[in-house]
Amino acid sequence: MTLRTPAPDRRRALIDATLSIIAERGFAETTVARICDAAGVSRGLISHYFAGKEALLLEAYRGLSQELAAETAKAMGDGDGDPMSALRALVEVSFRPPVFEADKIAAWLAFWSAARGSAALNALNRKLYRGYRASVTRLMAEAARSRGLGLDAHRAATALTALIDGLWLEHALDPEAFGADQAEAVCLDYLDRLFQRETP
Amino acid sequence: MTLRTPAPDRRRALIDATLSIIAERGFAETTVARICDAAGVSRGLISHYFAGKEALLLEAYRGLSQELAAETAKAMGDGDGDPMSALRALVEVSFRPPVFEADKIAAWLAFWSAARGSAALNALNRKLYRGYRASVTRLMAEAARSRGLGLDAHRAATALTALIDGLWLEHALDPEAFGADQAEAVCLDYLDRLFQRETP
DNA sequence: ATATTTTTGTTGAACGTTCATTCAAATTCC
DNA sequence: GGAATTTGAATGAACGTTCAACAAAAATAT
Repeated sequence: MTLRTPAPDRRRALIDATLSIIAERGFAETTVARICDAAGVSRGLISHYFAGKEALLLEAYRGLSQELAAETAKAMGDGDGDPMSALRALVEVSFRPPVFEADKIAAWLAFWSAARGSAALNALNRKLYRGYRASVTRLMAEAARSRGLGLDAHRAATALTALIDGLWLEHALDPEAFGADQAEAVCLDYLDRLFQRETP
Repeated sequence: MTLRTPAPDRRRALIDATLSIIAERGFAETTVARICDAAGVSRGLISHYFAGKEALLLEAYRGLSQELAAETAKAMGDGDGDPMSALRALVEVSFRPPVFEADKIAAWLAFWSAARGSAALNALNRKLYRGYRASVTRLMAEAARSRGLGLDAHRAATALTALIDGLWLEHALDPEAFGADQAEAVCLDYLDRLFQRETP
């Protein structure tokens, strides 16, 4: 019956602080000192919980992508089982909180760029995207079949994922260019065009 | 009639070397020492031609975007004046050399990420993208009008530019996921869907 | 033409700063 | 008491910038 103040989870605090700093100041200014200050922890502690700074960054990326995966799975499971509804849910999750928040999109952008320099980040990123694209491809194929449409599902999945990432990217670089609602409308419009009757 | 060996253009050499290093090693590993070595020049010279490292990076980004603008303008001018042809030409330029080369796409990705941390890069980036999107919007509106189609030109332009950037991004992170030809096909397919008869 | 000064271009070592990592010591918890 | 956790100062490497000195070229003078 141990009733004590729970031990502070320094590991989680360091990961959260890392994501905050990356979002606020970018990768270049994400230093060990700043992370530890934000986590309320001494500088040396980072080496006690992680092999080094790069290992912490990798864990942070893993955490960010796991949250996206969880939110996506939840939204797609809430639907009525129709693959077209699942695709719409995917788009809506992508442009609404808690996934679509300025800090998180900024972190994604930072990780994308860093993934080109770190073999570990790159490998993780490829694995995540291939899984993501494969499940979107499956939904596209099912949605087309249930409507009796011919459709290049792989091409359509490539388009939708690129469209989402491109809108994230451009919104991160200039939030005043268009809003989250417009980005969502762009994607839903694309889905509508995909699943219209093709030859009337 | 001065016939002399032309003075080596150190300025241009430094800019070119900067783009090379950024493409090869990413922003984080783009150091003054590496740039100067690649340019075959001493470390001190950078301060003689530029206010500092950041000014050189800004010039490099300007150079990269000017090349893209020039290639785009050329390809779109080669057409028959039909706005739909111009849009197709824009897509083709975007996914073929000399614009679509591994090094250059990698540099774009690095600059996108860096633009969030540098006010000067960010301002330049916004200016470029707004001009780019505005001209695509104009083409979309003209193409729709000449076909008697109703079309949200602004939305369609947002979609096409995001689609191109998203495909660039995902190709940079995993070149094996899809090829340049498939990326081009994705965009052309989108244009076809936009300009099909809407209500038969 | 040749010599001398002035300007321009270039070097590389030195400097001060910032960074990630390390580790012996201090603290907290069971 | 002993094991796990946390500290913070020390360390050395890497970075961008600076600047006195050197070299080459151009301009001017002889």
